[in-house]
Amino acid sequence: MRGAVTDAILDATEAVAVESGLEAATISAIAERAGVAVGTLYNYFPDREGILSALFVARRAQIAPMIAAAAEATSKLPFEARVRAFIGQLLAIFEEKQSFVRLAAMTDQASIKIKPRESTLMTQILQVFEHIMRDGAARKLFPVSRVPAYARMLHGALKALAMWRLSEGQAMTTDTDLLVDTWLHGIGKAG
Amino acid sequence: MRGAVTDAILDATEAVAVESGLEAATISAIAERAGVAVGTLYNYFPDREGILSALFVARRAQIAPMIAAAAEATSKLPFEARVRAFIGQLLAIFEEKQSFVRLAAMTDQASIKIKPRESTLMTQILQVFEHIMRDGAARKLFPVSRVPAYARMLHGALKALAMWRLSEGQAMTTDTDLLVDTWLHGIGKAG
Amino acid sequence: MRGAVTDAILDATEAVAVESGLEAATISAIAERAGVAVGTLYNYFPDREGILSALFVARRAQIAPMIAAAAEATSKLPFEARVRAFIGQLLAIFEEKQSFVRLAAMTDQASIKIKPRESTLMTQILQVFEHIMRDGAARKLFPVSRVPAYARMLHGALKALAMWRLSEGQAMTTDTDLLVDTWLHGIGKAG
Amino acid sequence: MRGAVTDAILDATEAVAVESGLEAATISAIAERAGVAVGTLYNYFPDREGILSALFVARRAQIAPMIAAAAEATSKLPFEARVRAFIGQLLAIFEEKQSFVRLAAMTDQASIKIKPRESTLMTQILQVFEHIMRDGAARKLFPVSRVPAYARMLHGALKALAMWRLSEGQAMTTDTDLLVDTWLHGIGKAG
DNA sequence: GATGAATGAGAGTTCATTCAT
DNA sequence: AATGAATGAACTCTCATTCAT
Repeated sequence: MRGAVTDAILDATEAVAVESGLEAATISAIAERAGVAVGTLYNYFPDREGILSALFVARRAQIAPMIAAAAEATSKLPFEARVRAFIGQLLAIFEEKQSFVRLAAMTDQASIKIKPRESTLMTQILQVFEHIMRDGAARKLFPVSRVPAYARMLHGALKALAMWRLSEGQAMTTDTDLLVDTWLHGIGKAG
Repeated sequence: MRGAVTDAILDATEAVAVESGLEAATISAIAERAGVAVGTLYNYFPDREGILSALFVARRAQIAPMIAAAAEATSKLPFEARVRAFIGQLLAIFEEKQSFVRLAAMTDQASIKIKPRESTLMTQILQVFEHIMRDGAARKLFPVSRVPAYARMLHGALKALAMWRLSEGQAMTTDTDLLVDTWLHGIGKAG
Repeated sequence: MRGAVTDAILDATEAVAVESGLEAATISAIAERAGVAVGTLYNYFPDREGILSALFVARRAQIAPMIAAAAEATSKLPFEARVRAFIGQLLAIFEEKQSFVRLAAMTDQASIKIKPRESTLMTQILQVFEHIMRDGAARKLFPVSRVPAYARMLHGALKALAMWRLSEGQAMTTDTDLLVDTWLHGIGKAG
Repeated sequence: MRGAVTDAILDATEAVAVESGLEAATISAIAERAGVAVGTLYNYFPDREGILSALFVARRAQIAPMIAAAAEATSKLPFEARVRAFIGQLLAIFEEKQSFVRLAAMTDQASIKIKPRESTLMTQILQVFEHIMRDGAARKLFPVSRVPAYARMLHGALKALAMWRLSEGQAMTTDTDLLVDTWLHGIGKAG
């Protein structure tokens, strides 16, 4: 099966990159880790760039539907419950897919080489936040002009919190209420 | 004057790195951009590593005191005014030092090779936030256990907002109240 | 066969070094002479140092046993016959392995960078001479105190003679008796 | 005085080369040791090559007359006394000019780059030996055909002995009789 | 003349990519 | 398809040489 080798290559790439950084994911390091020959990589991917972007595409293909499903599943809730539910599910997804999340965050604002900005995991999440915020504006909770800034701020806070927990090896789902309460009601009001 | 060439080299390094990523800041790219020969770089710095870290050290030496001054200048204010004043000054500093801020953010969660975590610009800011949050906890505004998470969330929100404005070429000082009000009182309460 | 390329590289290194000196044996000169690309050298050796020392190790691995065998084969002879037989075989070995002998002599008293003194061809020969001389002293032919000086003098005379013949493109085995007779009985007594 | 700077440069070159090898005698190392600027070297010598060969020429200009004088002073003696006297004086010269002798020996059979073979210190000595040997042949002590080989053998023995003593930090004039007696009468006959 | 910063050719090394097997 | 040795462009760094001051 073709997919098996492809997967082995992408898994190897991810493993090396998470362990030692993207630059350490050389062709031969990937091949060795994947247990195949260097030349084999080129039977499945056009070049190194192609492997890296395929990795991001593949992982996104796994995670994006999960995020989309979380967005969809919570879309009918009232605003506050929606934010809370979506973030809760998001953190659960992050916890499940730790190593790619770590890689995505590492890569996020680094050089633009890797990915067109649009198809990033973090960008997708940002878009859901913008969607949710537009809903909040539609409900007159705040002016529509604040939507982009609100989305980015919440996104940034979430990311910072998640990366911190990740680097400490701690769970992050328990932070949901703290984050959401702060966001909705300000500090000092969390349950 | 000796500093002139040193500055030209560091400026060139910064420019190339901001434009095309740190990896693109090769010795020859830096030399070309700085308008000097390759060998000249080695009259001023021991090696490429030395150029990069000198860049970070030099910029931090410029910006760190500004941040420290902002932290100091606002330290006697009541909590809310303090947060607002510090963030306002921080955004003004960010605006003034745009290109290095961009670089610092790019580098921030990239592989650890570049810098010891402690001496990062973003780390310094995070520490000020933790300090401020400890003050908030001391004033019984929230439990002390929330200090680290609060500091990280505010830091993340600020960074996301600032990087967004930066990438859009927009001013960011005007976001101060939006950010602070949201932070203190939750969304929908901003002036 | 893997050895083929390795050999080509070492042969090329030796050829360049003998022709133009060790410093002229640059990576690219070696590669060109060997008819391979620069990168290929690094598939077989860790670095330039590694090539050079592999050359010396490889050649010594060829020649050292020959010398040891000559030493052994002649060890039971009476002193004079022993000296004569050993030097005769040594000169035959020198003739067979001309280009490396030339290189070994060139390197011999050059800066110490190249090789640990002990594992040198010339050092090995010197040690055999010291051994033989100790035997001479044991037979009361001369005081034991003269052993080191005698060994060095004979070694120096042999080397000078051999290098001269080598540079003239002449045979050197025919010099055996001249050298040995002079050594044993002084000038004017040779057969 | 022009000669003062020239001398300082050559002395510096010699000192560095003896201490750390010829390759370590870089332009800047020489300049620093000589206490002058890099550019100054080029006011006195055309290039690095020029400094090195000037060093050899200068030292030879010092030592060659001493050797010539020794050759001349001993030229009227009978053969055996002549050899003994010349070698005795030669070793005294070697002792006096240790550092250059060390350098000359290091350079002797290394790459040909440095010097035309003819103007070498060792070559000059060899020529004196050939001269002396021709005298011995003229006196019917041995056939004239042996002159070149005898000269080289004696030269090699002398050099090996001298370099050994040099590297051990021992005096070498005391070896005169050992060397000469061995040479004239064979081993085991020395006083 | 003396200075030493600037220069750039050239050295060693890495690694993505190719291709004969 | 799979292999992995061969390739050479690109990178970092050194150092002899130049030249404005």
